[in-house]
Amino acid sequence: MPEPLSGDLPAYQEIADRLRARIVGGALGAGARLPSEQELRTLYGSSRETVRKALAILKAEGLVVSQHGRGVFVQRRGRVRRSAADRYVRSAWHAGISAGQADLGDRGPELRADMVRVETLEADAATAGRVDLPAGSRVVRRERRYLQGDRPLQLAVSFLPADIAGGTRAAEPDSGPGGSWARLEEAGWRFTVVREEVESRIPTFDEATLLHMSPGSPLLVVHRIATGERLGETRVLDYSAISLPAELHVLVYESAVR
Amino acid sequence: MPEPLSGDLPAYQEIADRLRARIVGGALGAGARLPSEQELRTLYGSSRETVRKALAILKAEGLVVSQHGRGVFVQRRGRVRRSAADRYVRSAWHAGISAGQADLGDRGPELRADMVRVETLEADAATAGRVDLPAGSRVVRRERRYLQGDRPLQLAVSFLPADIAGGTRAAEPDSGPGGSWARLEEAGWRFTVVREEVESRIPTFDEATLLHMSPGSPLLVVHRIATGERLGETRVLDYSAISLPAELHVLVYESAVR
DNA sequence: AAGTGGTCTAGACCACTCG
DNA sequence: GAGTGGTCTAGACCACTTT
Repeated sequence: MPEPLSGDLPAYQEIADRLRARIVGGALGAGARLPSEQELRTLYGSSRETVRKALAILKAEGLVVSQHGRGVFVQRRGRVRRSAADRYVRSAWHAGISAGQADLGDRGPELRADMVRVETLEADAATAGRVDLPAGSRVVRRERRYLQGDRPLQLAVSFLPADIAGGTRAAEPDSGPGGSWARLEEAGWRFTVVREEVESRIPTFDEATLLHMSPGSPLLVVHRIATGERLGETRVLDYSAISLPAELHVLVYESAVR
Repeated sequence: MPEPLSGDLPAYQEIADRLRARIVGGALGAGARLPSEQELRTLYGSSRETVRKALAILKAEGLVVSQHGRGVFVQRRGRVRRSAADRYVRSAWHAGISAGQADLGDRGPELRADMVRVETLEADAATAGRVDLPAGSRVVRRERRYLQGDRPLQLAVSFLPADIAGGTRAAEPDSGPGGSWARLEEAGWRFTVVREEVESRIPTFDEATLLHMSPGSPLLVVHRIATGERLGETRVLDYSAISLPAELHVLVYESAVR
């Protein structure tokens, strides 16, 4: 049963619109496989490149993702609200919930980390600047991926000054309950202010692979600089670069009017 | 002088990499025209579709934008830092700088608005919910575009409760020095808290056109809800949806650790 | 072996801009 | 009219997954 196109819009645009309607309308739910390119060709009477261009739009929107040799699949939809006000609550991470998860609320329990990798190295100039240290300073680098079920939710790379975190459990793969921030507070540091810098761009090949994203689908990147103090000394305690599939997140911030 | 490709990567990826290197290296500055598709074909010995696919990558990255019949042009680069802490300072907008510009600092003077459009209408359910009113409530809708030189920097659509803003200069195209927020404060309202919800997606056709973006290049969208009070009454005074080309902005927020 | 998506080619016609 | 990018076709070969 071929579906003729109206011709008011470019064919690839019309095909994308119709497929999108089937996805957001629920006819094609999360995990469902779209008709193959060959099937879409006969369905819409178009060439393969036209069909592929329609699919490219849906991929850029984050609605679908293709798997070589298997097909094109509908992605999970719906944005998770991540509120800074809920994230930086000392009592939460002292109760065993790390700062990276405290804002996830009820969804927290399903979240798990994998690919945890920790090392101590000399920071390049850009990274050292973020932690307010001279280039070449030693830092603890913590890298991990968070998944919800089998869907990757975020990548995070953190840098902590080695003179502060080195030798503590914050420099081990399992930083313990409440995460590395809880360990630093146990060592007498007190987190005071967190600055977050939000940008958006399309992912690198590696990021797209790790997050199960299409290459053209946008990413939210948060550069988080956490400052703390101990015995009158103020230091940057943590710089983290956090990468999130844009389709899955909304970041919430509150500011007082001064 | 053809430039042979190595073959380690897909041809379109290699071509994109080489063109990107010429742009970020400064050989092709902002406003410069790239070689035409025909010239790139002979330069790299590839077919037209391959060359176009390479250009599509650079478009999605926001590095270039194409103009039908004219060519492909390098976009202005560099992100503007927009800090919430600088934006919501009462003294700034009472000094004549509106909340939408107070964080732009020295760059403010060059900024100008165009396509200003103001109307009063009944809010749909979603918009009414944002301003904490029942569906169908009357609201003042302010729409405008901000440009820096000839480059559009942002789109903004604001909704203010008509029972508050109606009849004041906040409901006129030129809301006066300091913008509509200054007018509401003159009417006795005092802004207290601003919540911002940040998301990212690819633009609609209209958004891409108004912002001079490529269709696949990501957009940052800020939903801003400003709350205020007067005589003990607390109200949402302004809901704005602000659209920014991602390539041009980084949003900065600070949070206290509690 | 069959089916899927990924890459690439050669060619066509169209819409837009500029001299 | 010449040059540019936008759309579309038909066909080919490859890499990957599944049966």
